[in-house]
Amino acid sequence: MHRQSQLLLPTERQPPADAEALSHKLMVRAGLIRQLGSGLWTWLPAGWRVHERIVQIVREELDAVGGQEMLMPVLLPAELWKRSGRYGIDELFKLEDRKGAEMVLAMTHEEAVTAHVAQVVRSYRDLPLILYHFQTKERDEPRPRAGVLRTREFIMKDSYSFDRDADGLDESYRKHIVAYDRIFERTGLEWYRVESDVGMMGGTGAHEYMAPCPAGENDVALAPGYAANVEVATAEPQPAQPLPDAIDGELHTPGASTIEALAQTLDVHPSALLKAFPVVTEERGLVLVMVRGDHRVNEIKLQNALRETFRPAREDELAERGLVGGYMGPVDGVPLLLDQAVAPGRYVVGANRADYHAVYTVDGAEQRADVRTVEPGDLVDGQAIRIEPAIEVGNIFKLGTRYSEPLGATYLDESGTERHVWMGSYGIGPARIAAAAIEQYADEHGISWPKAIAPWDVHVVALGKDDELAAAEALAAEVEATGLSVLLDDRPLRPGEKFADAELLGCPLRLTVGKRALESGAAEVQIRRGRQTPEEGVPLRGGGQAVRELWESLP
RNA sequence: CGGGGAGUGGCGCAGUCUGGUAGCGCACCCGGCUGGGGGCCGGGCGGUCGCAGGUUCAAAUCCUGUCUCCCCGACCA
Repeated sequence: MHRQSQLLLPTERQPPADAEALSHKLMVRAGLIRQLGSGLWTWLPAGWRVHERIVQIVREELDAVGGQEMLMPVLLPAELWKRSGRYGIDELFKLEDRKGAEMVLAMTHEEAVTAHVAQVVRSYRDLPLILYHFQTKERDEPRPRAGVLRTREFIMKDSYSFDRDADGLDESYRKHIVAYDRIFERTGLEWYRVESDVGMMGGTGAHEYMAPCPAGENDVALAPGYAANVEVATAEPQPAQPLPDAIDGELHTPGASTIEALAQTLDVHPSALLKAFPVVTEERGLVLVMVRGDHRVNEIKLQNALRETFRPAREDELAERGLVGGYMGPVDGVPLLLDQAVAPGRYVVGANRADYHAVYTVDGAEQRADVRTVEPGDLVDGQAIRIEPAIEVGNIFKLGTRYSEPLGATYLDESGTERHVWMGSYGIGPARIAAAAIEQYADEHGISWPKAIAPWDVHVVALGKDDELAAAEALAAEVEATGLSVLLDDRPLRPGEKFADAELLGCPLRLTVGKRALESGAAEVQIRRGRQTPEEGVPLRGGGQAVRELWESLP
């Protein structure tokens, strides 16, 4: 039993002036976290209890699929990162020790764990392995934000799988899906597993676990039976409005250098126009990418389609090839890449001459790729998608031999042939789970924890003086004896303040022991989610089991 | 990195334009009343006004530099 009178739980009536996200405001107000610098947060006792409850859920489910917990250092030799080719990452903190040796602070642990496996694993008999740890990650983020949602230092559960081949990796990946599905189900979050970008570093598959909430940094596209990060989502577009026959040939469109202006000038729907997006790649040079006027280029999908990185073309590169900013259209000598959603037909494009556009006919023979961002209402299997912001709370990724090759993680197979280990990496951010839960379930009075991750299961609030406090302590002890954790508010404060603090902190169940309880012999119950007070309270004496049963029925 | 905003007691803020004894609410400490939704009365503690330099008889206030934090965007292996 924890006594609130002795607990460091600094609640605040007002949120910090600079807080924007709901979880940020509430975590500070409820006394869970405090800031020390940009992106640097301390977990206070109550917040840390939440964090550790989440950690324990993750641990149990990873152990259940054969994961082995270990611990690797945060301070690492730079050498490993030079070998893997990741030393140049801007987010990587770099430093020297007193001897001048180059070190880095781990932003993740692929290098470290692969180096160990390279040393230790020699035979196919040593595989497969799933290794994991909970360890601090350091990332020099360009912009930390929203309390604990994006920080420069945070604890991540990262696991790594090591297999003999691609099939083995698939199996380890599948085990992680099982574990992760169970983890997020147990946390009580609303969550989705979505298809996600595998990134430029290769990889053969990736999913993200997303918790929808307003403060989310990602957008997910959702339809019945479909969930994908918009970075990779693909869907059938809504049909374009056909261009009226009256609009033809070259069009004088003074000043109409934006889609909006052009649509207005011509009095047509933006879907009858094509938007130009000129890029330059290493291999291909200048490429003119075009999407429908009512669509947006998705740079990640474009990069994946091109299979190489690109940058926006510079003014001089455009001028050199006869392309005119604001009035850009297909031109001889510049490869054209049309978005998949541009159906054959007539469209208005730039005439590559200031203040002029022209009608262009798409015949379907052009080079095409799916490079646009999906829009709400687009169809997947005939079902309209919606787009929601979400926090990424976990990810799973098939690495393949991305790290085993540079770091030399090999084994001998049955035939004595040396082969590279096939790897996967899998992350979960407990802090984000806590923040997402707050975002999803908080009301105007404060936090409402899912019961699996609440700092305490039951909050016993004692009102009044000695007799009430003694009764509250007795009840708290009975509740605790049923295996529930209890926070006892034994502070000599007025009821209003204590109730307000209890609702701010958000334990699933609140028991009030005051004069009324002494008179009636029953403590009043409040279920935090929904703030409902059942007609019947729980008996002051022998009420432990009743509380336990009530608690079992909560979300 | 681009744009915007802010640094004054633990929290939230006013004062800065127009230089002249550093203030308000909450919190905190002491005493009393009160006692089921942040109550009341009285008395207190607490601030080198982010930092450095300059102007001035005098700087929270004007000037220069600098640091930090937040928000939007870019970025996010």
